Amino acid sequence: MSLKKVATELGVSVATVSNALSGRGRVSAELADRIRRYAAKAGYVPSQTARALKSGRTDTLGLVMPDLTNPLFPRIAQSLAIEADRMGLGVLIADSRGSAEEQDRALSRLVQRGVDGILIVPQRGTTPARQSVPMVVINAAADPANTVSADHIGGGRLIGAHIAQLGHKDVVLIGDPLSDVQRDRITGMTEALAAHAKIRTRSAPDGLKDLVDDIRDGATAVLTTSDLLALRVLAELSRHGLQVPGDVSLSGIDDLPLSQAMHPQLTTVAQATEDIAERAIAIILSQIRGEQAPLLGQTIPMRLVIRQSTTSPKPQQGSQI
Amino acid sequence: MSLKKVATELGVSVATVSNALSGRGRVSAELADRIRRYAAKAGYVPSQTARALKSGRTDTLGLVMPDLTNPLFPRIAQSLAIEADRMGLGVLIADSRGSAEEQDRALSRLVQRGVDGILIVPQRGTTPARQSVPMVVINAAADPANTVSADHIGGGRLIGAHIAQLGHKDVVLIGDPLSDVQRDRITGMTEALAAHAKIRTRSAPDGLKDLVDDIRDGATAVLTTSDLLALRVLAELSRHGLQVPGDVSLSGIDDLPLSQAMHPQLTTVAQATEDIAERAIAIILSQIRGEQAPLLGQTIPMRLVIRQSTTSPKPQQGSQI
DNA sequence: CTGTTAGCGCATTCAA
DNA sequence: TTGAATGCGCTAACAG
Repeated sequence: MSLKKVATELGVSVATVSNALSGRGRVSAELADRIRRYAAKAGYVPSQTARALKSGRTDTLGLVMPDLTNPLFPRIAQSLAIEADRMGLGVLIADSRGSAEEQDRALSRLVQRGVDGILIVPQRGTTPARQSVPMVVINAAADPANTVSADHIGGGRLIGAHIAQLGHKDVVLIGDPLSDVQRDRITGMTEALAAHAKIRTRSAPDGLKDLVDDIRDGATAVLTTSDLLALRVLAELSRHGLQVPGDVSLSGIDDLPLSQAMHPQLTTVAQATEDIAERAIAIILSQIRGEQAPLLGQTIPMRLVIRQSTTSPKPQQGSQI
Repeated sequence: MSLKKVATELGVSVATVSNALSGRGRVSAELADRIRRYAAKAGYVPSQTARALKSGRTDTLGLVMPDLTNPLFPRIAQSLAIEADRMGLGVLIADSRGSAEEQDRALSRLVQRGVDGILIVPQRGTTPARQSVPMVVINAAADPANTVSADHIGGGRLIGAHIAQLGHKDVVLIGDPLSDVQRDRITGMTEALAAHAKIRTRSAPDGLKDLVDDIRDGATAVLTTSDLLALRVLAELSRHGLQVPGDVSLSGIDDLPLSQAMHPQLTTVAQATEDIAERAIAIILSQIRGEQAPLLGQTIPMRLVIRQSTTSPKPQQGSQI
């Protein structure tokens, strides 16, 4: 059903139909009404394609993610898709499959498809190639290209402060230092704990095997940079007969579904993906409209979720009294 | 950079440029070559939008998922996105947010955006409204609308047979009976075990609390319909001091990352999402081209992944000898 | 208030 | 072998 068909069948001109339906041109109230009713009845749907050709905009955003398989990304994707939809935008996805080259290829494919802007969660340690359309980078403050993200440093501080407050004096931090996100989290933890505890930092996944020694050597808590890693740590500890939180406290970050399914339920930190999505879409929309400067480096607070895997350390054997 | 600009700057007609670049029309070899080189240098990119308007096709598929947050869907989405890309198609996503109404709304939004076809993983127990474009339903054999899916019944059989072979005689099956997928999995398990063991079926999540009683009553294995549920079961068992696999064997389905991270590593069943994606895209492409009948109900085999959570049952106290 | 026209970028027919 | 003209569906500028 095209505009023209509606026009001829109604005996009026296409322009009048267009005006009546868009409400922009001046059309007499009765005629406009008649047209609207007829169009609705006939099931007229404007062609986005034609509109896009005319306007130069497709009302579509591209979303590039490093690996749709990563357990955190679904939530971001979902929030982004919902918010984009609320703003009348479509979302075209692209998986950058673990390589920087594929990431750049994905970007240019999206541009060729005519997206109005691109949302990207970059590969670890890469800087995506600039494109001819506005781009919003969702990553971490440690990335100079970052546009908006959760406050991973603040999240690290939250969990660090929680552990400090519980009275732990010897703590292991474990995460992947190649990831901006995980590095920020470690940074925050370190800041919050520095004045209160001895800190040992281990790299995942290699450092996993050293954990048990660290604990035998006096560490009373293990803070990880992700829930999945925490589950892996828990496995390692159980294998050596160590109890959580009895012998060691343990924490994750992300608040994935598994953090509630495991035993003990995991103390973790959640990010407000809805807020991040909302902000990201707002920023890219204003860039598309050329309204305002990029507004770099925005950061959304995280939220501490205390469950059962963290407690105060057992009193030391040789302690006071 | 439009076709026309290339044409004028080169002093030839648009048609000639079009022909040279597409290779379809007859253009002299030298001229064609000159045009191709110039276009490449000038960074000419054909407008997908204009092409779509002309051809009536957008080379874009819509993908509707019930909840992007479900831990299984990322893999399907990823496989679908990669395969679609390989076929030169874009993928527009839509989240149906847990409601059948939102699902239908998502469908019509995609149609309005001009997608050539729709891939849908339907909400539990719903039948998506027919649309004016071809649709491929990815669900389970129990859904009469199903087009292509993993062989969930077969997957259930695999795990059931594995447990039977280990010698278990009293087994608990637990899953959500509202989901076609989970129901099929239970069906398969039941088929494989019926001749060998007493079967107790529990509904998740309510039945979780009955598991410990079942085990005290003699059950030696718990088969779940998903890895996440298995993790939850493991938590419940640990809480009551039951060891896996020492006291009870446990299995999941899906082969999520967490199945390797947990302790003990989970015996599970994996689905070949790449194959499903490939098949789904092939089917929808042929439907779009009007080439052949829908080919309903195709099913892709699953694969048993034996890890550490399943072993033979401990010899019964009062057994033979 | 309503209609006519032109053009977005491309592919396709028909003419030259 | 190449070029001119047409139209996909829509909107905006202008004419009536």
